[in-house]
Amino acid sequence: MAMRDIEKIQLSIKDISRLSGVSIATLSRFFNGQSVRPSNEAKIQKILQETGYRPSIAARFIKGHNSGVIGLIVPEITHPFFALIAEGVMREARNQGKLVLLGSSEGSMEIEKQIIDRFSQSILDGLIYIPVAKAENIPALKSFRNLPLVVTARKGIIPGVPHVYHDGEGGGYLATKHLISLGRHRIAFIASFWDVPCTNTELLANHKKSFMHSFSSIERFKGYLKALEEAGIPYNPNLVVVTGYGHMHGVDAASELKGRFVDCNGVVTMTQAVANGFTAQAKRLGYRVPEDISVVLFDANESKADYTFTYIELHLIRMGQESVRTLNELIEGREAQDICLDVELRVRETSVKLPAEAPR
Amino acid sequence: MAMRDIEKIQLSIKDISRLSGVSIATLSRFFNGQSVRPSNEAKIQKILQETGYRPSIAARFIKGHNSGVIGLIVPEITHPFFALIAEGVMREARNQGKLVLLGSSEGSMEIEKQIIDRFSQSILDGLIYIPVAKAENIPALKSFRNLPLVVTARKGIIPGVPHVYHDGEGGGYLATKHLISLGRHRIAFIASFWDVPCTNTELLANHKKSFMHSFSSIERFKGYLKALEEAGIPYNPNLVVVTGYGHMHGVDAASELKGRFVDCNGVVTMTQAVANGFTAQAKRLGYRVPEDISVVLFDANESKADYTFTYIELHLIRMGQESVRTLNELIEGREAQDICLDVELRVRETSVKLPAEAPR
DNA sequence: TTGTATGCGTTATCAT
DNA sequence: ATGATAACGCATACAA
Repeated sequence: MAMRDIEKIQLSIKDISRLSGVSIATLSRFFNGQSVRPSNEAKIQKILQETGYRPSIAARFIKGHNSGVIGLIVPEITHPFFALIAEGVMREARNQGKLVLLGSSEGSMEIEKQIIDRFSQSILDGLIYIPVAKAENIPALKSFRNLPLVVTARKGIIPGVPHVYHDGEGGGYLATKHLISLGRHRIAFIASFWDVPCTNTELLANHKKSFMHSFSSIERFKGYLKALEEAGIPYNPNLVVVTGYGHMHGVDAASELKGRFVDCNGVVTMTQAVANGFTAQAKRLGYRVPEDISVVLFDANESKADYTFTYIELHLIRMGQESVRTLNELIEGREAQDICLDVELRVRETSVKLPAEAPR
Repeated sequence: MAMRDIEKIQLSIKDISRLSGVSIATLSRFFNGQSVRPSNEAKIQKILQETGYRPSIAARFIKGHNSGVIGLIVPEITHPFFALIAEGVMREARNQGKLVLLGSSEGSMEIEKQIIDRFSQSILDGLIYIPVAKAENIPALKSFRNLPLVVTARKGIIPGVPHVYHDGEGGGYLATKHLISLGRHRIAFIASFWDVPCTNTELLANHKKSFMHSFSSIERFKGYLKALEEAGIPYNPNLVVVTGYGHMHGVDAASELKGRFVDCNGVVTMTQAVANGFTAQAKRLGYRVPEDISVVLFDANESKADYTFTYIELHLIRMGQESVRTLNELIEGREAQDICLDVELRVRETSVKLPAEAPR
């Protein structure tokens, strides 16, 4: 602090006024885009070149203006899913000349609450909020009553606030229907959660409850059910595994299904990591992929592996961009609505037509 | 903006003064940790509970105080390498009650310059800077003359500024020596750059030039040379490939080496992606991994694949944390020095002793 | 179009 | 320990 005070050569609008001979009021108007006398503009520009002066954001924020800073809260910046959203957010923010204050809740609701608290005393114009999971921190958001807010990557969390999310049900439907169209009728669904909310046998009963649609797995599960029903395939809870997001969870899911003797010939997973784990383990258990078991997953990009997976493409960067645009509507006093982004099926190497003679 | 002005119920210290009957001066002291009369403290606490009031960061920043906000500029938040550093930065920042303003230069020096420019008019206490590559934007940093600055993940970029980086030379040495100890003497080195600075035949001549040590590949290359020399193995430029950071670059590197007929039996790559590409292609070309060719790479984590790679472990989260600590020294007016983080060899499945009878 | 004067929320100074 | 007041850098109503 001592150092800072000493070295702080930060010049003020007064300094520029003195150097250029133009009044601070005229300077202020100039910086805010109002027209000034050409002769004055010349003087100003000259001094600006020499000094590299920039108006202080803090000072203008005090005056009730926008700071040009928006907040972004993610559960984990390390996870590609959120990193891509963040990338989109920053890209669009840059387009609009805004800065991004980033907070990572590290998967913990406690930390998330802490961040929200800290953000609230900051200089934010608005906040893009990706709740860690169950969104139990909504009460803490009361500090934000007066602040523009957009919820991203989750659906229906906070009433009256715009949400930006994917068409999870559509994705689940596309993935399942694709597998069915390949002649596969025993399709496993591996649902991933940060905090597992219920067992696989409870999933059907619970999936319509109001709080559940904040989970992307649930939305996709609805699409899964819809595709099954459309094809006249009865729902079998033994084909559903409720687990987490990691590689090992995929491994375990494969073993679990094997132990249940349900003999699936198709599987839908929520992430690349789970698909990798599942596939590796399935092979170890003697299944061929994709002949015996075809795999479809949800992801933003084609991931590199020994072979490429068939996947439901998520537009995460666009999600970030749309979030910023939506937030801007709010910041500028306009109305804003939910945005539901489309998903697309990308058929690659892990899904093929069921061979006529499939012994298992 | 209109909306904001209308809804802004942001109360000030004056409001609290009025509500609590305590003067604003006393309030200010209270918020800054000075002691106040117990009866007053009680009144203040009561109102604080009711209102949830927080002092405005912007206002105190104007008064020459620290904002508690530090800046972080990364080339690409999507890349796990930088995401991990960012995670470390945010973790340590949170520990210290600081906020992080994040800028992604998207791999472009143009954008990087833009961000630096924008950051300079912000309310930062300091900046953690990961230059996009060649650091030609240093001139633009003159806006930061007076601002605490730390350069991360690069070495020797800006004189007089603390750098936090890995012991790249040590890593290259460890990786190479490990392969040598397995009886492998024809070790390929696949150097990765964002902008390729020279060809493989020029690498030896150039690696000592001053500007080159900002590239991590170069530092690791030095370690590679050192290990070779120590073992009395002559340097062969045909075993070196200069390329990029992607999966396809690894694929191409394998083909390139094959085309040069150098018959390597060990390889060092800079990233997991390159190693993946290299390995996949090497197998297609008829080599066995790890028997014919053993692979060592640089990475922060054990990556999941069909098998796990032997790797030089990078401590990226710690790198972020150390950067914040170093920056803090500067912010608080103390001296700070470079920090060189150790690396470690983790032997996994992709490196084995050279079989006695290796026909190739 | 320009300049003067006042206010924004906070801290620091100085009496009390 | 407390309270009145000046100051921070900027924006704006108002008078010129």
